[in-house]
Amino acid sequence: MPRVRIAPSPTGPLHIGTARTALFNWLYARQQEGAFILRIEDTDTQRSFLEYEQQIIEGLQWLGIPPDEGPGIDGEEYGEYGPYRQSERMKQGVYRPYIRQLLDSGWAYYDDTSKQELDRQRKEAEEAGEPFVYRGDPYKADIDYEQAVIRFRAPHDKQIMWRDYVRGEVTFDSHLLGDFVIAKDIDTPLYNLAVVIDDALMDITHIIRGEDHLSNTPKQMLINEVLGFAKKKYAHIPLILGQDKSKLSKRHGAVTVSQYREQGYLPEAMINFLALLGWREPDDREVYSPEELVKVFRLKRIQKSGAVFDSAKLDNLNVRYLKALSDEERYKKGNQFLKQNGWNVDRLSEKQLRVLIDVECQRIHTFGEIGTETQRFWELTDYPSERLQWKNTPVETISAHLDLLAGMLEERSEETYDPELLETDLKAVLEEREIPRGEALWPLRVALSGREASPSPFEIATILGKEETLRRISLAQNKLKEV
RNA sequence: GGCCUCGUCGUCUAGUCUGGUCCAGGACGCCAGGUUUUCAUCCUGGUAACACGGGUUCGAAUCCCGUCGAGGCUGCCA
Repeated sequence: MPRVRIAPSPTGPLHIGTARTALFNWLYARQQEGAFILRIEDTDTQRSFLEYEQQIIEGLQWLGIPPDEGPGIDGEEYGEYGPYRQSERMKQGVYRPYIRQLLDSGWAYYDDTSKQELDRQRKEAEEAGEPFVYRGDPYKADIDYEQAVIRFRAPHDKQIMWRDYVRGEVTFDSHLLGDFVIAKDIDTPLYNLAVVIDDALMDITHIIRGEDHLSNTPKQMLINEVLGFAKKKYAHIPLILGQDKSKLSKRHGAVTVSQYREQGYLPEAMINFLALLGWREPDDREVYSPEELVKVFRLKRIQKSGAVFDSAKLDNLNVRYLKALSDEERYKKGNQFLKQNGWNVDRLSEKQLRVLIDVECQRIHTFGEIGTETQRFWELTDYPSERLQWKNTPVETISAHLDLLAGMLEERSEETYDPELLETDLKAVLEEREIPRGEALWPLRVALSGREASPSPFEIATILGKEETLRRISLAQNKLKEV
């Protein structure tokens, strides 16, 4: 049974790139009926925070791809392979015997060379135009253990090769690795060592991670082999890029899952978009539910080159998902979003709120836009009276039309304010009197919205309610008189 | 600089393994037209790419070589 994992370090909120890596891992685990594990790599205590760990877990949950094992939101740990935080593993001395083993077998050694000396050598190599390959002295006497770190003795001439699921055959020359640092001391492993030990101890079988780890792979394979652990399969997925084709980062704008959540994107749309970023079936299909993705996903069909994050495409997908929602679901989710994000819609009756959400969902990309759009309904900003005019229709005619419609709106009860009813009733009268629609409906719409572009007057009237609707029409009438 | 990886429309991509059916298909975007009281939606149409140069071959987006370009890594971070 395959076991896969993501191993983020909690040094920031859940990044879009991490989310996609998580998705691919989750898809593979679900499809192969394996396990998806979350391990928190918080060995860098200076930069790691519990708050970020929580955000990562919440983000995964919101996306609908929660881990099977790992720390939970409640602070509990789930799974048989814990602890799932490296900081805790360190406290328990998990790494010590392995570092000891490496030291005893001669694969690792203490090195107390100062940073200054290292920097000097690095600079020297750089100036000479040669690669910096550090070799320490494994047999040095009088080691200053306070200062020393533990280095791995990389073989001098070994070809390291593996078959990557997405990249095919990848080869590295071990000579260029140099003796890299694997631990600060006997209890404090660094990334490359900790990963190997934890992956082995957690029985991880497949490592699906970002391409930025490609050059770490030979180091980890070496350690893995020396420690006698089972071989892993690798899949290095391409990076998500910003508009300028460099690795997606903060300077590119919204890059965290929570930011998209707050903007009101649907998690299913997000998942669909992320999946399409670097993965595709040979057919033209683009819309997949998470369940469908599980069925058809193949690691081998992951793209080799990086993919630019295109928010227009995300918006388009979100709109499609919005439309696919039933009226009831749309109302529920929209309402929930508005309330959670502090938009005050209390003044609206449920009927009005339903119409509002329904109307807005036809014209926005994300729930977040409903809030700002809603405000515009209530704030009737002053508008030029000419705006009320439809083509060359005389002011008197416009005014008469408004009177006619106002009369109808006056007569009917609040309960009959409904977009469809209003539309059929008002249009019927216009037809009867042979009034061109634009001549009457354009002024009415402007009267109600004050804007050149807005939802239909029937929809606005329903959302505003009878009283406000009539008030706005008489306001328009006054404007017309001034002309 | 060194190592590794990648290179099809503006963007995501199909096609590359198993050369011809590809003067390269789809989607998003953009542009134009239509429907509509406006916007949006919807419908129709259009725009636009095999990085470059050699080679192999009857024939190359597809195979080989080189060049150029882009990205990642190059930490006692992960």
